[in-house]
Amino acid sequence: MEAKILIIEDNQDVRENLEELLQLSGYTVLVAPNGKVGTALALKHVPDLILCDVMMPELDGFGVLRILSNHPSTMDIPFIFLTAKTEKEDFRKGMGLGADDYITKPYDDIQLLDTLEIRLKKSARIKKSFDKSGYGLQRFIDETKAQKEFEKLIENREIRKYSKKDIIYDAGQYPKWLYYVVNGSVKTYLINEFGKEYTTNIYAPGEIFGYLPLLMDATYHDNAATIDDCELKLIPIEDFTLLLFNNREFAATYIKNLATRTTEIEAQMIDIAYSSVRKRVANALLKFSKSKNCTSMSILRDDIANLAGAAKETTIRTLSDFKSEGLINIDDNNKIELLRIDKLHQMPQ
Amino acid sequence: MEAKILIIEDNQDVRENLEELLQLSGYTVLVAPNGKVGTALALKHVPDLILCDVMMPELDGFGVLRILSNHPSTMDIPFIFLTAKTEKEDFRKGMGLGADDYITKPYDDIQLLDTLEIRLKKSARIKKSFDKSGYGLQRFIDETKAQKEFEKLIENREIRKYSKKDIIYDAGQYPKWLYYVVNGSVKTYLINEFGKEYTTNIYAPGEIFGYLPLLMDATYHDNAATIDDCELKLIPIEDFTLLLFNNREFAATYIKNLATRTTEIEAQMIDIAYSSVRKRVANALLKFSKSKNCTSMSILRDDIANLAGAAKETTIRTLSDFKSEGLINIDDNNKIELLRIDKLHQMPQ
DNA sequence: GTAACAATATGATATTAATCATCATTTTAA
DNA sequence: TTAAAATGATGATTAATATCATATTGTTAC
Repeated sequence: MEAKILIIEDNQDVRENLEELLQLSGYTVLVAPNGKVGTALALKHVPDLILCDVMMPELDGFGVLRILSNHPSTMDIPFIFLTAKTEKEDFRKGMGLGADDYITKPYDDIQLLDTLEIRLKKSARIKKSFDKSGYGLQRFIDETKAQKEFEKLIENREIRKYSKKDIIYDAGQYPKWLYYVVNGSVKTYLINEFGKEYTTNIYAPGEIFGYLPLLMDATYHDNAATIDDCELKLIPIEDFTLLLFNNREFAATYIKNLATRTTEIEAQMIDIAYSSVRKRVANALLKFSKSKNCTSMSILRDDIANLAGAAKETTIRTLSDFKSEGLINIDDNNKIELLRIDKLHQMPQ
Repeated sequence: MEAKILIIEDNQDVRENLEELLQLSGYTVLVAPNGKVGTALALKHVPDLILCDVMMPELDGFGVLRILSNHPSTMDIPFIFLTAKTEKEDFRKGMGLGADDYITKPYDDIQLLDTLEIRLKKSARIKKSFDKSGYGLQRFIDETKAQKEFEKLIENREIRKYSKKDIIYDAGQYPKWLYYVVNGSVKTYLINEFGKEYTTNIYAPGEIFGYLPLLMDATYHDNAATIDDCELKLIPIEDFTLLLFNNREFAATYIKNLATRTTEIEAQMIDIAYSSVRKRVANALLKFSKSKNCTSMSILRDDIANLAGAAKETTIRTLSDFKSEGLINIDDNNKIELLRIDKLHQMPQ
């Protein structure tokens, strides 16, 4: 293989340890004790991969990446950050600047070698102009084709009107239709054994819901109700499942959507588990605002509470706090207007 | 259509209201004011569908269903329960006894008619011996075929050994492999901005993890680490995505798994949101016990805490409480043994 | 037009669980 | 072999949030 790897790391122990590991693995290794030397070496020798510490005196890792990204000869070199476990925020910044991967210290030898190998392979493939369109399922999907199938699925369907607070389906029922939101918004929610409700999702116009039981051959596990007056298109389940099984572009897109949804809910879980009511209420407001595509909205306090997973009174108190802090406004008709979306997003704790 | 529907309902208002609605919709309607009369009518007239209240004097809905399920002439008649919104537990019991669907009171006319129509259609189809294998995606899946593909995918792979607490991957990294658990157990977890960890899932032998980013063409959104010493098979992502796109049985099975997982996490969410630490710790213990397939186990208190979404000290206190209540035992090596799995399952609040 | 009900709001209180601190063991690393 | 770190456990304190109660206003039904 004989790939050339540049290590930029100020800590001598770590640097020598890395150098030895990589040499033993058959790589040609260049080392630099700081960002300045590292940058110079990179421009002079054009390595196949750069492994760079973030925290360094003089010129830090971000600076090195910025400089090398601007030189045509070095801009395509795979760039991997080394960060300490504790500096959690660093990695986002690094990835944002265009780093290809990152490794946390203390690193695991095998994991590190794996990472290097994968990055080198990927880089080699890109050089051959292969595989520019992703490494996963995405590569196979013709998005426009799947989109067209979706449009065919929803066109010419019966539209049914629902009023605010109408129930669309209940847990335990057999699915009758798939629902497509034409306008208005819909919530899906769970009810626990003590009658408390928790809103799992809000669906906005253009979105489809009620498909999970079809995929599992089960009854609904959740309930669905309208949040305001709605128009929904009803799609026979037969049409959906046939399309799903017979059209692989559509199936692949669907798998992707399900995976995305899973990721989203998992992110929501840690939020419910450890965030304060303030933060959860702020997130609930932002979610409503996003689904209604508007910063001024009439929402029942119960709906906010069920999305935040908090008691109604607590939610109302929090809204009062937000109002007195100037983050939101509540008018005479109890309509909520988001004034400081930035601050709602960055709610501490 | 002219289907014959039997209504068994003790409340006169509800009964007459239902009768009128169904007659107007073109059904032939039979009514009974209680379970005894209802059973008799059903056996005499053999209706096409039975709509039956749960709470009734003398003979309740469950009793009616039990009797009619034992008569050959009535056992295949679609049976739909009417339950009040508040009696949440009833529906599980009803479905368990073999009811086909249930409707909550107060009911929505359109929803009710939809349900009846679907049940009647389905029943008609079954009579024609069609569609015995499910209504959703399941029907298309040849489980054994998909299973074989899966076995081919995991056979002859490199096995890598990991020690307890080893990190398998970190959030933000590009996926290198798909992991199959040969033995030991693995947790996937999220870290929030304040460094708190939340365990999203535990993987037991035979399970596969780390596929979400492949499906979305993204980097890992979570972290994975071993809980105890492990052996994992590493599967190149290429092989997985190719199989997923080219084999529709495999894709359909995968969609089903993802949907199931989504349902599971959503159920977990309401638990985190509203359950006490006691209940969450009990659930965490049960989850560990399930994944280890054993009632006696060594687990770090931190691991339990991160799965329960509680502080470590609080978790330890709860374990002490469980011990003094005789629900679990903790031996000299801090090994936890579940003594009363039933009580842990039915933890109140 | 009035009673009943729903929705928002806020006060008072109780409960839960996190945090900080300390200590005894056990495990790991030097 | 010894020091350092990790682990489990418990006490004391504090903060967060649910619950219960009540008031006000607006809305709906008869």
